[in-house]
Amino acid sequence: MSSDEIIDNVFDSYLSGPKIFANRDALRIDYIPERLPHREEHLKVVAGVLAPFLRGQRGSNLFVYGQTGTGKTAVVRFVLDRLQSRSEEVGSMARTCYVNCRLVGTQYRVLASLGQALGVDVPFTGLATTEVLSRFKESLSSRRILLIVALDEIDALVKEYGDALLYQLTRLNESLNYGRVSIIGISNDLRFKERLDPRVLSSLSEEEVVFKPYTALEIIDILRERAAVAFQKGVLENSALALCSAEAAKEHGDARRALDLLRVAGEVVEREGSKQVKDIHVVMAQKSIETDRVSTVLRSMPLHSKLVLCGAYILSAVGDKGMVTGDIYEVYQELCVQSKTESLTQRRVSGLINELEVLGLLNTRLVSLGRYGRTKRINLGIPAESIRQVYSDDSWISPLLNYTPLSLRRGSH
DNA sequence: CGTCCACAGGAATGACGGGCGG
DNA sequence: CCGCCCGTCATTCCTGTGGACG
Repeated sequence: MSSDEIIDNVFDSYLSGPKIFANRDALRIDYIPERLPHREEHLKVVAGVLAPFLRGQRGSNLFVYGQTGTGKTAVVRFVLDRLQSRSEEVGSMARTCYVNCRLVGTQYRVLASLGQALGVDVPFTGLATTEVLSRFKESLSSRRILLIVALDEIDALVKEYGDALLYQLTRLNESLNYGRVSIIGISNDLRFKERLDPRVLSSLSEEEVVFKPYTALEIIDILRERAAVAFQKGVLENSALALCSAEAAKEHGDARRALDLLRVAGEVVEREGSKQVKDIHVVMAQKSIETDRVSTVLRSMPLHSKLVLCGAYILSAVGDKGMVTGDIYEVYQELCVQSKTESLTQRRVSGLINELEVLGLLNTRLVSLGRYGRTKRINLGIPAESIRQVYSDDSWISPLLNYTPLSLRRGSH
C-alpha cells in the first residue's frame, strides 16, 4: 500500500465512520455557553455591581476569587458581553475590556490591550509605559468613556511585576475629569492579596465574590448542557457523563477538567470508529491526558533534569529502594561522564530534584538518618515504564537507560 | 548528652542570552 | 545596529538541623 493510500484510508474511515461531534468547540474552555448552571447567584452579583454603568455611573471595583474551573472567567465574560450589547442599545458610553494577564504577559502589553479596546493606536513597543498610560487617559477623558476592565489571572501579573500598574489604574479616576474606570480582578490564588499594597487592595475589593468549587452533581448539569450542543444525539451514554464529573469532582470540582475529559473521550471514540461514548472511553481519555502531560514534560525538560531523572530511574530499577540525594548525585555524575557532559554541582542538582518533585515526577521526603546525616528519601512519582518509553527514542538519553552504576559493578554492598 | 553526619536550602555573585530603547 | 538592562541558570559559600551513635 502506498503512503497516499494509507493516508486516504485513514481519512476515509474517519469520514465514513459515525459522526460523534456536532460542535466540538462547545467543550473547549473558552467557549461561552448560553446558560451557566449553578452560577445564577454569581451572575446576579456581578451584574449588580456593573449595572450602574448603564446609567453612566461608575460601579464598584470587583475582586473575583475561585479555584480553576469554577466558572469565574465564564461568568465575568458572560456579563461583560451582555453589558456591552445593552450599553450599545441604550447609547451609554460604557465599554468593556477583557484581558488575560498571563497570556498577554507584561504590564506594557496589558496596558496596550486596554488602549486597543478604546481604539487607541499603541505600537507593539517603543513607547514608555507612562506614555501609553497618558494616551489611554486622554482617550477615556475626551470621549467620556466608562470602561470596565477585567483582568484575568491578575495574580500572574502581580507576581511578575508587582502592583504598580494596578495602583495606577485604581487611582486613575481621581485624575480624570470625564470618563471612569472600574476594575474586575480575577484570581485563583487568594494569597496574592498579601502582595498588594493595602490601598490597592481596599480599592480593588470594594466588592468581592468567591466562587466555590462545583459539586459532582453540579458538574453533571454543566456537562449535560454542553454535551447537548457538542455531541450528536444519542451518542453519549449517561454513565460516561457521570464518570467524567465524578473524576473532575475529585480534583476540587474543576469543570474545566471535566470538559477536557469529555472532549478527549469523544475523540477516542471518533478515532476507534465506534458509535457511542461509554465509560471505558472516559477511562482511556483519562490515561491519555495523563500520559500526554507526562511525556511532554519529560521531553521538554532541560538536559540535566533528564539526567537526574534518569539516575533516579536506574536506581529504582536496581530495586535498592530508599535512594537519597547523594545516591542520585553519584549516578548522575557517572551519567554525565558517559554522555560527555559537564556535571553540575550538588547544590544545583538538589534544586533540580525539587523541581522534579513539583512536576510530580519524583516523590521526596525529608528524613534524618541520625548519625548518617539528614537528607531526602526519593521515589519515582510515575511508573518507571513511562520513563523508559519516552526516553527510549531520545538519542541522548536512551543509551544511558541500561547503564549500571559503579557502586553495583562488583556485586558488593 | 553532646557530636557530627549528609545533606537542605538561603544569599550573593557570575555567565549568558535575548529583548528594548535609542 | 549597538549598548544596556534584565531574567535565567549555575556556582560558591554559607548556616541550619534531626537524631543515631559513642
